[in-house]
Amino acid sequence: MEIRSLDIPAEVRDFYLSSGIGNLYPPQAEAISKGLLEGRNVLAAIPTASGKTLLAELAMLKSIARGGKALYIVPLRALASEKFDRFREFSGIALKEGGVKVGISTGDFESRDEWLGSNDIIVATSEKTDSLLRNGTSWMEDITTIVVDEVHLLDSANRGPTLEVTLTKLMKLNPGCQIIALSATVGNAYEVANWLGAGLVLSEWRPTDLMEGVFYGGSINYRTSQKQVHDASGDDAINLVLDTLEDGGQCLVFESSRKNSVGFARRAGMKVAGLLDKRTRAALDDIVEQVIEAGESDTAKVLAQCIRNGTAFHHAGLNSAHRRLVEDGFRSNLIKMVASTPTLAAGLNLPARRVIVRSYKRYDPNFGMHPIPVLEYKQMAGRAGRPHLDPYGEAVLIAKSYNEMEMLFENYIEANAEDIWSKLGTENALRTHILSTIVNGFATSRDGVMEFIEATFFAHQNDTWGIVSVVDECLDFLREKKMLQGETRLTATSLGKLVSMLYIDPMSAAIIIEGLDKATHVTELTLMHLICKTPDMRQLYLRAGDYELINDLVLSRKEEFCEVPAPFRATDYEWFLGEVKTALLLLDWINERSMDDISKVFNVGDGDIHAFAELAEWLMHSLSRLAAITGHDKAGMAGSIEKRIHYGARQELMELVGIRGIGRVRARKLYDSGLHSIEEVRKADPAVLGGLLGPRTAEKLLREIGARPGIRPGGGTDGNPDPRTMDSLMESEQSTFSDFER
DNA sequence: ACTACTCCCATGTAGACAGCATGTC
DNA sequence: CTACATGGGAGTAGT
Repeated sequence: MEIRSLDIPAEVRDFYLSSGIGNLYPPQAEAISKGLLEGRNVLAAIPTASGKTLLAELAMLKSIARGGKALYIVPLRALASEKFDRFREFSGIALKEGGVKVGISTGDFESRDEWLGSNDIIVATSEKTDSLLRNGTSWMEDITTIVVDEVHLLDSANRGPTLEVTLTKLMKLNPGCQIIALSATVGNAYEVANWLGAGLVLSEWRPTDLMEGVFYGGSINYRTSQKQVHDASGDDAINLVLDTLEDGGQCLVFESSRKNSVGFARRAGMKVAGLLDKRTRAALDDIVEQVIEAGESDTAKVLAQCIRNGTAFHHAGLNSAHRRLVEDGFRSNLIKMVASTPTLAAGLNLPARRVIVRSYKRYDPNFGMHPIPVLEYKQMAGRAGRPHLDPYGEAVLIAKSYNEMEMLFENYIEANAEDIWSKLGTENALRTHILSTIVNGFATSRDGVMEFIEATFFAHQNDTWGIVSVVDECLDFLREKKMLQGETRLTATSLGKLVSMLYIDPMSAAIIIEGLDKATHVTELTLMHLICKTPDMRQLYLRAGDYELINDLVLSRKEEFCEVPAPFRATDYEWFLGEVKTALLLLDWINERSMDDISKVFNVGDGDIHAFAELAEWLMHSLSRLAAITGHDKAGMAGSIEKRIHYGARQELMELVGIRGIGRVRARKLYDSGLHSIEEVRKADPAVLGGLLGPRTAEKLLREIGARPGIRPGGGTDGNPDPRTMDSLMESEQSTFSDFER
């Protein structure tokens, strides 16, 4: 089917023609025939890279041409910005004055454009969409097209219920709205399509061929053929990597743990290095430099070493700069192999000639090592083959025996992806969504709640009589915690409204309020531990040797905790110690312990530290608001800790850290040289600032606070610098030198 | 006496969304 | 209730 023949505005047609897209892929054509351009709902369950985005784009643009507005829901922030960047290319399409406008809304980023609702396309995560709905965003009712990306995430225990409830609310709010759902191929796609009232496009078609095989006995075995792999290293997986490189391709290796991904990248690097040409090596050295600049932790050093050899690892412990460097380095074909945890399995567009699944098992605390779902394998395998660049893609599993090979063929390569199941039916999921449903007036009674649930995917798959009792338990809980009131007619209290708005689990709110009630001797530790107790916080686990250390601390500061469980309840007590350990990490963060130290002591990556801080900031904000509304006097204290978590610094730096471009490290340098306030910095000798922070940063700093950047090239100073300033100047010089040595 | 290698056992285990108001090294 | 890859330390054979 040709773009020319489609019933779309000429501007849209020309946009695609001029970007070189003239024909539709078969699944896209099928979606058109199911009424995509006539406003019908469509569920496209097709592989990655088979053109899902184009489907969505056509429908959105057509709708916008008629004066509509589109909402594009994604599961990941990274995906949101990827789509946002893509849709911004529409600004040249003259469907209306000024072109098509795009906005983005995620928890950490909201587009500057006057107001989100003035955009034609809004990209948002599912949780942000839910949050926007909870806060009664007015333009939600103007939405005419909704795109749901990765709709199979309905199956996720954590996040599926949110997506499900959000979609249900949107459908109730906008009955006439067109829904385009995009999904991986799953067993029961028809069931989801049915729920959405959508036409189903089900296809395995890919623009690039995919060969799936199992490596065993020195060769890759496909069902009908075999490919010998030269044993150049003594390690099966490394041989597969080298084989791909010699063939001119790149490799993506999926590992089951961070440690394994780092280890494999390192080992493979020793062999890969020999295959690099001079130009590539030079370009890689450039990336290495940036890696070292972006963090001096041990992981940074190891990553730098790997990249020098043309390999890299990728997991959530990396900081965002490192992640981006790895992704970009791989995309530009400089990094030849990336060993990754499932971070890269779904979401980001990062294809490779060959995908190696080094382990199809993953640890689960309940089940030991457990085989991953077929759906997940298919997502990893689907990364193989770059459209238009590779002749084909290959996905390879590794077997240690003939039987295992047979098993892998049967259970993965030839298997169909699992069915997806709603996870809404648990008290955990219902508690929070029932509250928001009532807060927003989607339901005003117990019957109303049940009626709402009848419209969800859960009810589409199950009889709902089974969860009536669960609903009642939730309602009792919410009433008992004073978030709801009334018997037949249910209304939210101001507390309930606040909890829904803050987007925290009502259970978290209950724990925080109870803790505030009980606490007698309130310190930073008290509040920090309190937020670490909530189910919304992520926990650190106790490692061997932690017990004693943390137990000692608990005993010596017992009165600062709102409650210490009895040590003889071993599991409870260990869980409690885990919470305390998490609180200690956060305390180290706000007391300016170096990232490197925190990394080592708590055995976490830079990326984790930021993730913990981000969560804690949100929960501390919530604590502050909850304290205020329940009449506790700790709201102010929580508020200032919240700010300290944001910057990772002590109270005394709060003024300096407010300057753009100055964070915890630079502010500390300034403070320790006697510059305690913006005013003092403004009056300081520019040359001294230059010595402290480097001339360029100093100049930026002075511009930022509205002072004249008057640093002289020679670095001469007026008068005698205070000796303390001199010391720290020397120190900073030294650290600069040692940075260079490495 | 020192080194290279093997074996055994302790150890630790993926990812990532949300508030609010603007910008880390 | 369920596993397994990794790496460090101890022990051993070789020079």
